[in-house]
Amino acid sequence: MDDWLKDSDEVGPSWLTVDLAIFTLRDDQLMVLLVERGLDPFHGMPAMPGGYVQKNETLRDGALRELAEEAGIDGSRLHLEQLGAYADPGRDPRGRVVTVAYLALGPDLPAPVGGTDAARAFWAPAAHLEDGTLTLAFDHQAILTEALEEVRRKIEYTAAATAFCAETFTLRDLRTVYQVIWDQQLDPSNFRRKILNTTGFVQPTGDQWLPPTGRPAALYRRGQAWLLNPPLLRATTTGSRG
Amino acid sequence: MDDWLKDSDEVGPSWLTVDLAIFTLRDDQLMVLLVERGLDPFHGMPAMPGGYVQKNETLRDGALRELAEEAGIDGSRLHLEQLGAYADPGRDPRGRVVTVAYLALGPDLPAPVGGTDAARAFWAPAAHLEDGTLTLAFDHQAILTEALEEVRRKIEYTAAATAFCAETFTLRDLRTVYQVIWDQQLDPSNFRRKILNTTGFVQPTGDQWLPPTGRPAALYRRGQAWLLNPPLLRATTTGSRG
DNA sequence: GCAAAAGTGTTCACTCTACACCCATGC
DNA sequence: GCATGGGTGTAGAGTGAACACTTTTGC
Repeated sequence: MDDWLKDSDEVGPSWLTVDLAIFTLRDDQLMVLLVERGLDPFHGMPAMPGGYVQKNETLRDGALRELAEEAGIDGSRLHLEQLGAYADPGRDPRGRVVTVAYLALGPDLPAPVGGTDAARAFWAPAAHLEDGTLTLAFDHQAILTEALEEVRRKIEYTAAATAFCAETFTLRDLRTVYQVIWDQQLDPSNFRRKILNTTGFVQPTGDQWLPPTGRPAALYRRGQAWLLNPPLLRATTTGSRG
Repeated sequence: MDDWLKDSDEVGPSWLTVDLAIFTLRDDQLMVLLVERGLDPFHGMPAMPGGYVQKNETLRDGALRELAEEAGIDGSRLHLEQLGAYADPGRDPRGRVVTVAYLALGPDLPAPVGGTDAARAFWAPAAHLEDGTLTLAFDHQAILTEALEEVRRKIEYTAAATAFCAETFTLRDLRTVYQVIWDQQLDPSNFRRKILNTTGFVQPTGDQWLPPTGRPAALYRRGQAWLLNPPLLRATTTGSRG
């Protein structure tokens, strides 16, 4: 890290961007936010929201700013976490562009409204990332596919699923998050016990929610725990569990 | 990501480096590789091995090259994985330097020998990262502390522990890895069953290893599985498990 | 035989799953 | 009452921790 000044032929400057993998649940589907590119390269193609990091700005601050600018979303109430850096020499035709991908998870986020760049933003089903329906700019297809798998794994070991719920939520709401993301049904009674036996996962508010029909459901909010102990493992076809 | 050219006042170029968190087991201790800095800033202080990424080089290739240059280690046989990007504006007094940290795990690596920069390299006990014994350059203390916690978590959910073992190893060798990294004793018989019941974790070679005293032990090599299913959870004081 | 370490068996408690059952609400 | 969904109970299978026991080597 010492001598990058003396050998600028081989090293050279690079440009730093953040790109956002924003997931939410809408209509019982996992959705990802995309923007349509307005400039070359990849003009007109869908891409991850993102942009350059400014001087004197941390990566996280840059991600929060882009969240507001490109997606019209106030990031202060959603979960934001770094996924990784992507910097392959050929990934951007304009030169060495390093992008740091961030994962953002939020409750049923609004349809992006006009404003700055948000007019070009739209929600797409996350399933389309894996079935070949979508073709994205740069290496964004690969990044988002990794992000999607990370989400599926993350809700096993952490309380990340609560990030998809509103401030208060019923256990049914939380269960729906798991069912949609894992695409598998979960037994309501056993799910209930698992969650409540995992200390710090959720805490009861004391309030109730009245469904259109049926018994009222207790409301909860996120607990203080983030790492789940024990984790909430999804059923797998492979592996030694039934 | 479109318009970074037109607003160079606020954006500006950055410099891209990779830094390495290299862990190994030596004398039943988890050790981390450090180098003594030969230049300002932080002249004379210990730091992570690392350096700038060259043009037309992927991050991974840069990490492998620095592994050879700064640590004298052939990276082809050890586990290498990206940890994350660090780019806080103040982290390097010379300007915006983005570093991508890589985690490298290997079996009892040799003491670094003279060569290029490797003469300044040395192994330090990983425990010193957390007890205040060490003071490192830049934000390397924080990066390595995160890396250490990541190692402890990683061997729960993945077969990363095998990366600390040689090509072939006994179950005792593998158990020692867990015991050292988690700093807790594990029951040999139960450990044995857990490992062998986790399909694809290890596979028997058919050979044996003869200990100085005692019954010969079967030798194994890594299996094809990376994600463990079920995971191998360490005992925690908190949490709902006994 | 003795010591040491590998490897097996067994017990007991706890956890997980499936599913029956009861409870609280709107109509 | 009936339908609907929340919430509890329970039997049986499975898992995990503790530890006794057997096996294989060197001396």
